[in-house]
Parts: sequence; C-alpha cells; structure tokens
Amino acid sequence: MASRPRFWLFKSEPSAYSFEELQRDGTTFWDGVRNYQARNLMRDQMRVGDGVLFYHSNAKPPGVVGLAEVCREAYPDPTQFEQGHPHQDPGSSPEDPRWLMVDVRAREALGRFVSLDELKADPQLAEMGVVRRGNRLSIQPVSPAEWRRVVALSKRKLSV
DNA sequence: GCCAACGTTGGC
DNA sequence: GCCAACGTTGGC
Repeated sequence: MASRPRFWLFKSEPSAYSFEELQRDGTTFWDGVRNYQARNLMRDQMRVGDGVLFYHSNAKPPGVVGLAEVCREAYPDPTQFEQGHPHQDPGSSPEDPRWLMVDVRAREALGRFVSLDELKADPQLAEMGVVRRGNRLSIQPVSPAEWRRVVALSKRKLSV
C-alpha cells in the first residue's frame, strides 16, 4: 500500500474550541466536519498516533498553537442525527452515516505560537496547504518535512 | 465589515 | 451535465 500522511493540520476557531480547551479536556471528538474531502481524509487516511498541528483560524492572528494526535479512528459523528443541531443532516441516516469524526488528544503546546504570516514567509513551507490562498479545507495533510519545520520554527526565537 | 475562493444546490 | 445562485470560510 502506498504511504499515507502521518501528519495533519486541524483548523479550529478558538472562539469555538481552542487548543487551551483541548489541553484542559485532554481529548475531544472532532465533530462538525461537513466537507466530503475532509471526511474522506479522516475515513481513509487517518490512523491512531498521527500527529496534528492545531491551527487557530479566524483568530488574531491566525496560526499554529500546539500539537495533538489522533487517538481514535473515524466513526459516525452523532451531531448529524441530533434534531435541531446546527450540524444536523436530514439526508444522513444511522444505517448509513454520511459524516464521521475522529478523536484527538492534546500533546504539548508549541514552544511558541507560529503565525500564518511566519508560515507564509518561510520558503520551506511554500507548498503547505494552509499558506495557499483560498484553501478552506479544515483538515489538511502535512508532510513530515513541514511538520518538522513548524516544530523547529516554534523552538526558534522570532526574528524581527 | 469586506470580499475572494470555493463547495453545494437545483433548474434546465 | 452545465452553470448561475447561494452559502460558508477565513484572511484581511
């Protein structure tokens, strides 16, 4: 079988669920993904132990705040069946669930916050999904080199 | 608040 | 199957 991604970037709006909350909770279920591409990545590629860059979107500034890992593989997202839930999907049924989620567990916070500006400015990260304009995918594969680079940046003093 | 990017929906 | 309309994302 071909190699699969072992690292991911998960976007979350900190006003909805922040990395600090994940650290407090320890683990959480990643409900609410309603995009087929992101669902397929979870279903087909994501495995327990995969690394997760926790990214704060719609934040000031946006950027990567911490590390986490997948701790349970894809299973049905119950919110799709909840009456009146904002993520309810009347077209999905428990017999054939359309939407899945994984569980994630907090690892450590990064040495420091690595902003989107800094990711964009780094030539080694030019191919990273999150720096590309218009990329709205909330779950993205990250290469091993990109993972190492982001972690390395977080351990380095911010050059001004 | 603006708006570009992009996914989804539905008429045809 | 095309594509215009619409809704959402998310940086700025």
